[in-house]
Amino acid sequence: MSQARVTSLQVALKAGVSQSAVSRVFTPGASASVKTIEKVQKAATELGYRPNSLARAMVSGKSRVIGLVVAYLNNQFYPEALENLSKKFQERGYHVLVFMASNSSDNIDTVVEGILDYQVDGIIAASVSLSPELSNKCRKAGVPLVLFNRAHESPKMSAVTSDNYAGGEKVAKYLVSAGYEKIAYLAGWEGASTQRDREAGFVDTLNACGIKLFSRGFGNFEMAQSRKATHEMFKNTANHRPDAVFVANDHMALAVMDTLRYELGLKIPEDVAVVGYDDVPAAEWPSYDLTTVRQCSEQMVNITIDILLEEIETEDSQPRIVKIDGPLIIRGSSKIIKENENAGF
Amino acid sequence: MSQARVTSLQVALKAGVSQSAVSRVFTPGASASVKTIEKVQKAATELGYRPNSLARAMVSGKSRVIGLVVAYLNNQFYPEALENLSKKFQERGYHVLVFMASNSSDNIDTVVEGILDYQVDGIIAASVSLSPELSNKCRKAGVPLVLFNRAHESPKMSAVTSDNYAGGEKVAKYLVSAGYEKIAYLAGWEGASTQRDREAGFVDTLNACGIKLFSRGFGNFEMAQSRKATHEMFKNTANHRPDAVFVANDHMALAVMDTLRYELGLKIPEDVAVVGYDDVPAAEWPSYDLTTVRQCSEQMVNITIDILLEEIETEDSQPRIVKIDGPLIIRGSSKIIKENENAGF
DNA sequence: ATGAAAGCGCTAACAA
DNA sequence: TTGTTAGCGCTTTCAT
Repeated sequence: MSQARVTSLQVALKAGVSQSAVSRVFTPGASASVKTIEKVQKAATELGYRPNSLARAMVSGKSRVIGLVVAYLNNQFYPEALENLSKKFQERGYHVLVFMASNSSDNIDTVVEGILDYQVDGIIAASVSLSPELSNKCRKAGVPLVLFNRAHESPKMSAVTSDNYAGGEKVAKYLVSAGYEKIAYLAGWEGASTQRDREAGFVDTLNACGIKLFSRGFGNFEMAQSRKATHEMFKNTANHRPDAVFVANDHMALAVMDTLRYELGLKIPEDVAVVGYDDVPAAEWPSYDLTTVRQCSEQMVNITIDILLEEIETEDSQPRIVKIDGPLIIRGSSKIIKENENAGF
Repeated sequence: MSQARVTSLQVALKAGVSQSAVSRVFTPGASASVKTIEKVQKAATELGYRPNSLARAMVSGKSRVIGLVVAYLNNQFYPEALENLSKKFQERGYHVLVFMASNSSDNIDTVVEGILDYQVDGIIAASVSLSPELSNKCRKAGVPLVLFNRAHESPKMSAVTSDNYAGGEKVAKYLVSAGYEKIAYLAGWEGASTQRDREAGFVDTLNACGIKLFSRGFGNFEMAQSRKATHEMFKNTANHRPDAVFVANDHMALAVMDTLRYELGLKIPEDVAVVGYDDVPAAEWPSYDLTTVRQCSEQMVNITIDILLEEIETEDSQPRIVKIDGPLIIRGSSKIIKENENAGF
């Protein structure tokens, strides 16, 4: 039943006008007389005509499609962001073409080249790191690119993140001032700027407080590895294990909490405090009640969209690097052990 | 720096062949001599040429884009499915254009019409119910449509679900045979076939066992509403409240468990057993350890893709309704109270 | 095997 | 305001 598609020409014939008249009626901001508009719309609805976006994109050079590269969909932070991105682009008349990426950079390069072939108007790279050649290619192709939740050395590319360094600082200050002394860090994938910045802000601040990191584990942003790392980190007796651990993101922190409680028999926060990063929905669930640094997902999304659309619509806009400050949300997975006047410095 | 795009004509000029020769080299299954292929590929890489997917789609009538309508991304079942869908379509040379939908059907109709404009080769509607007019429109446009995780009365449309009725049956049999007697049900959004079928299978089977549903709440597939409903359902003293509750999906069940434990002070499974549906990742997390019916997401995705691609590629394929059986995964949120020989019937 | 030529459905000058 | 015309970049007959 592959019915042939109704074209503007057929509408024109039926309405008794020219094909371009039909086009004008369906082109916002074009001029046509009321009479023409009426005739065309009548014919169009009768025939069930809708303009072909592809043809329109070909000739206008604007596809109104945004390519979105994304990974880590099992981390609740990303579905939420994806949902917001997609909804808000829809409101603005764009649609989102999704490309799943792993973190092997070959893969990503291939994937992004695939995107370019679709003549997307812009690209959002969420939680993936792009090779310099790749971002060059996008620039040469005239396709704006915004990094979401990843920073980049080069200031030639726009990027939106939370202020990860400041976030790490906040956690360190909080834990120190709350009286914790044997403070550990569980790292995420080391290729991620978010991981590096959070750790740097955290460790620098501990040091400034005269505290040395007690121990460091590696969870690679994955739950299974985080469980393993937690076992390793907490294998010693009470005096020789951390009394607090900052985990590079909530997704890992949830696994850490479960491991501590149900595999190691430790109490949170009595035996050990856990702090995460992101404030994903589950952080608030009573089972976890996780102290964490909030990444204001919606705000990050809004700014990302604004930047991208600006770069698409204005001729030579400068790349913008935006870091959004997020508050430390103190919940039940940590508590004040003793007031510590010496927290600031 | 909006560099002009490299076209096949430019490659042709540089390679000293005709434009159609270039096209053939980049068209799988077209014929060209080794010499031509070499010349063209050399020129193409030097120029950085890649075929324009849009132009190709226009003339060939195949865009290699699949439209995916999705809602409920906060329910872990869907990000997982989306990730699999997207990855597997990529492997097959397709890409996924995402459309977020709410459940207001106006919205969905608008959204799907928007998809059609992009000349997608097929549509997957995940967790949304389509109006008959809409599915008609797709058929008339010759765009195959497969429902994912939703069934439909009309057998004119392909649909892939788990066997929700059988799933409800399994839960009922299990709870009865485990010795529960005051058995409640917490419903999801009533417009969803999954909700209706799970409830029907559950209640029919309880009745067949001579047990009347103890009470029924309404959670609308949302956590906040599920919390409220849980309060209402468990407001009475021990003898007058359920000793087991089947929740229409895991997403709600997680909220139910947290509410029971942390707001109502009840123990699971000692005071009340909780059973969910889906087997989302969190169901397995030690904090929940939720007994649930597994929906084999990956299998559902594979079949969905197979069906859709078959409908795309073969002329007149018949719609297929597939129900995938999923096992009951028994975990710690339920236990055997007393052996009950009378479970079967 | 290859080139010439005809469109795919539309927008955007350009005339009128 | 409207119709005519020329493409957008490609695939696909059709000759050669």
